[in-house]
Amino acid sequence: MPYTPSEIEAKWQAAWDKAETFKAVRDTSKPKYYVLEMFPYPSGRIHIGHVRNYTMGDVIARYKLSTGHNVLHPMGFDAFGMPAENAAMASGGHPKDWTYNNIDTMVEQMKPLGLGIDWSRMFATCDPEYYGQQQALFIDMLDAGLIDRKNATVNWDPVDMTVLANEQVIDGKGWRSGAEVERKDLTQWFFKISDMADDLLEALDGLDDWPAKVRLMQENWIGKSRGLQFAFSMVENAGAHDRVEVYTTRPDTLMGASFVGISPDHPLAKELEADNPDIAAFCAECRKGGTTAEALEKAEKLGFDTGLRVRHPFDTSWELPVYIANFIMMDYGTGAIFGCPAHDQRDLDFARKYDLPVKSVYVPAMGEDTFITPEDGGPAYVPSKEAVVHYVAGFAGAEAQSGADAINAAVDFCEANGVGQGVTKFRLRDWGLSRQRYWGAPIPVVHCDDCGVVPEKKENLPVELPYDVSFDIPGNPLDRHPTWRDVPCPACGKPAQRETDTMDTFVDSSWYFARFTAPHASTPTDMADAEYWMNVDQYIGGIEHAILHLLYSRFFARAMHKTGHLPASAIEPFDALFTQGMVTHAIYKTDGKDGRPVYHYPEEVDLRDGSGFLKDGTEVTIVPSAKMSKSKNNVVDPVAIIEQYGADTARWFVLSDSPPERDVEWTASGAEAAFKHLSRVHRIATDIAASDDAENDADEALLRDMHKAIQDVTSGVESFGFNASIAKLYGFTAAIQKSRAGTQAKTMAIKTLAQLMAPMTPHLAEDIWAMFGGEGLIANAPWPVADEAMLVEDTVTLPIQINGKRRSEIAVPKDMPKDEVEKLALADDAVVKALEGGTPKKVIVVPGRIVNVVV
RNA sequence: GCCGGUGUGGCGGAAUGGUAGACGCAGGGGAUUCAAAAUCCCCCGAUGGUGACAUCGUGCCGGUUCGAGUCCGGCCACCGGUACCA
Repeated sequence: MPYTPSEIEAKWQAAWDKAETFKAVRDTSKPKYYVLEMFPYPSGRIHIGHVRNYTMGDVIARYKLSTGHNVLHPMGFDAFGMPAENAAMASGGHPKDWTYNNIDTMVEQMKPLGLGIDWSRMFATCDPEYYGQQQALFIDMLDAGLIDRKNATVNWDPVDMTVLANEQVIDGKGWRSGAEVERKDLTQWFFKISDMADDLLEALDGLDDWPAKVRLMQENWIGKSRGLQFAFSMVENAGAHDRVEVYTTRPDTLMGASFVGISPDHPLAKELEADNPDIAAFCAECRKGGTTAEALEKAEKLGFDTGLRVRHPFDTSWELPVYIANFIMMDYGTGAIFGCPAHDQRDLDFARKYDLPVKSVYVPAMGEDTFITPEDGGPAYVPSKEAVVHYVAGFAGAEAQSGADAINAAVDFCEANGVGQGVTKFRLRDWGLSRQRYWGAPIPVVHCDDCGVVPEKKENLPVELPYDVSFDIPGNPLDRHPTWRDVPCPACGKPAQRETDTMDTFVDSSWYFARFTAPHASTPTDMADAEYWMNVDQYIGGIEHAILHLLYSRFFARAMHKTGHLPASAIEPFDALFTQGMVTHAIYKTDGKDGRPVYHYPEEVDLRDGSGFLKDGTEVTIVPSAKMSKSKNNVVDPVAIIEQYGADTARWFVLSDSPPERDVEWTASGAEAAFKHLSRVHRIATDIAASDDAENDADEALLRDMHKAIQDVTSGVESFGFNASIAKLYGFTAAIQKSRAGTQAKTMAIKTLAQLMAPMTPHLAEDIWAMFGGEGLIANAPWPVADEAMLVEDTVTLPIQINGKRRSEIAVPKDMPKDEVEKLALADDAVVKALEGGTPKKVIVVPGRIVNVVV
């Protein structure tokens, strides 16, 4: 009987559906387990990266089911966002139709993968039932004082008269108009996430099952710092300004101050701008270009001497110039700094450009021959804060001290002398959620001339998006939709206007995990369900979400607790986090006539000896391992793989080879190899089923291999070492195939193999299980347990090193005492030869591991 | 720019500070076959040597250690994020 995945897979998927194997129902008699993969954006078709991500989650879900857990493994769609509007602009359709069509297609493509998902819980964030509950949350959060309205800077396209996303700004220009982008202030809604900065930071310590790198990135993002806030008094006032308030994390370098810099958006700059056209021109120049930190930081450092002078706080005769500088951001600190060129490379570059003084505050504690001071043309001296340095221009603390100690001493000194206060600041800014776009959840408020901003009444939710909109003009169609926009004020009934901004799609994805616990509830969550199912025991997703999505979700869980939608135990919603890598594929390109590259699909390229050729013989340039991207024609469609080899092959392949946290390169030969292996397993099972061999002396060895495999595969699955588990399964398969054990032992081995493979290749596993009359579905069968007694080895082979290099080996009983091992090792031929009759300087015996003889 | 990560054969990768290259792919050789497909077995880091074996080898430079792919310091390259891509 050959291996025919198409038949096997349809059969067992029907069996799981019928038995409702993956339907999640509250059941307090079992421990619950909530496993969640970050839900997909409905881009159109599933992508091999989706297959990898959801297969990983499915392995966990199925494994937990077989270890006696009540498993929740849901799926949904993160369905609002720009691509739907872009598609509507490009091809004239409607974002809603485009999105729901894509969802239908993707569900249809996902189902054949045989994922153990409770599909009855599926929703899309663009469902009015979902975003209506999100609007209810918004209103509750507004009532609870968690939301604010204030100005924020956006990218403004002066030709299209529209706000642009950062992605739509290319080299400082609007992606459609090509016009130079300007920065513009708009009144926007904000979640007051910065109020929770300290808690979000402190609580990172408790997230033991999160990757350390993600915790570190969040810590740096929140950016808690202690510094000094103080004022430079101005030599001559500028309008109402008699001082410039600055914040510094390095008050110990105050004696190295060389200039004061203010942001072009600083109130003082704005005042100067009003009556100085040169300053106005400079500030206008600074406001060109996008708003991203990257664009701001990478831009050429520009400064403008305002002519204003301020006094140094320690010496009123010491005057410093005040510059407006484009690299100073208004939203961090006070929007003003003092520059210390000797100890900051950016300030040093600035000082050299504008011919400002450079003065070292500290030098290396030990004289370094190669040290060149910044005064003498060396680079800025920026040692770590922990390093002890020698202060040549210090004013507080010891002469030799670490930066950290010096900062504390400087803050204390300044406070005692009336120069400013020690202040703790955070880099984290409030979360601006307003978007000037159609395809998002409407912000449920109404603007009334008399009452001001009035939240919509909850009974009027959802505030549903109107369908009759068009995208032929740039901008937000809600702005020009009178019947939707013009509504009576919910408070006084007078004519008023709806807010036409919609919510950032990050809002949608910041609580979907909670909604999955009760997807059809008439409130955002159902407390009983939330209490039972939360937290997510294992969350799986891309490292690209390490900061924003995960931080916003942590904030939202806290906000939902404060507004009564989640229990206190769920304020950290993800107990364990795993960040998986991408699936990549080589790009094949040739040079087109206009000099632009032309990209070719993998199917069009013949690979020979590491080079690739088109059908007409043209050689293509191969760019290895690039992120799959539609525009590069290197997207591998999993549907074709499933049709050709079956879902189990696709699942097996995406789990093998690469560790899950790393990117995996898709190769056609890899998929074929996976298929061959699964065919082999099927054939071995068929052969065993047809055999009738008596018990014999090979049985024990096979059973030992079996218990070793149980142990290794289990530990691989538990630690996300799926590739390691698969390597062991290859080994165990080969052991079964080569063994001459009797049918009974082999049956036990193959049934165990099927169980160990079941989380990865569930259809094949069910088939083998049924072949041998296994009870019920393998999906529900209890996970095999390794017998410790069968794992013990009697003798071990120890490598012998001479001076750290492997020269020989000896076999010794497992428990042999160290001194006897040493005696045996010294008697070894290679050791005797190396010693040449002398005695070793040292012998290191690591029991069960290694012997090292130092001669 | 800043923050975080990664770097090991022809390729994907394995290796609690303890035999570098498990397992898989590609390649080479063989068995089976009239022949092929399928399947099975063996070899497979580099250099030198018939061989036993020797030397070198985990991005680069340096350090700690009896012993470093692994730990520390400094570089280089690539990847992710950088608050309106999702």
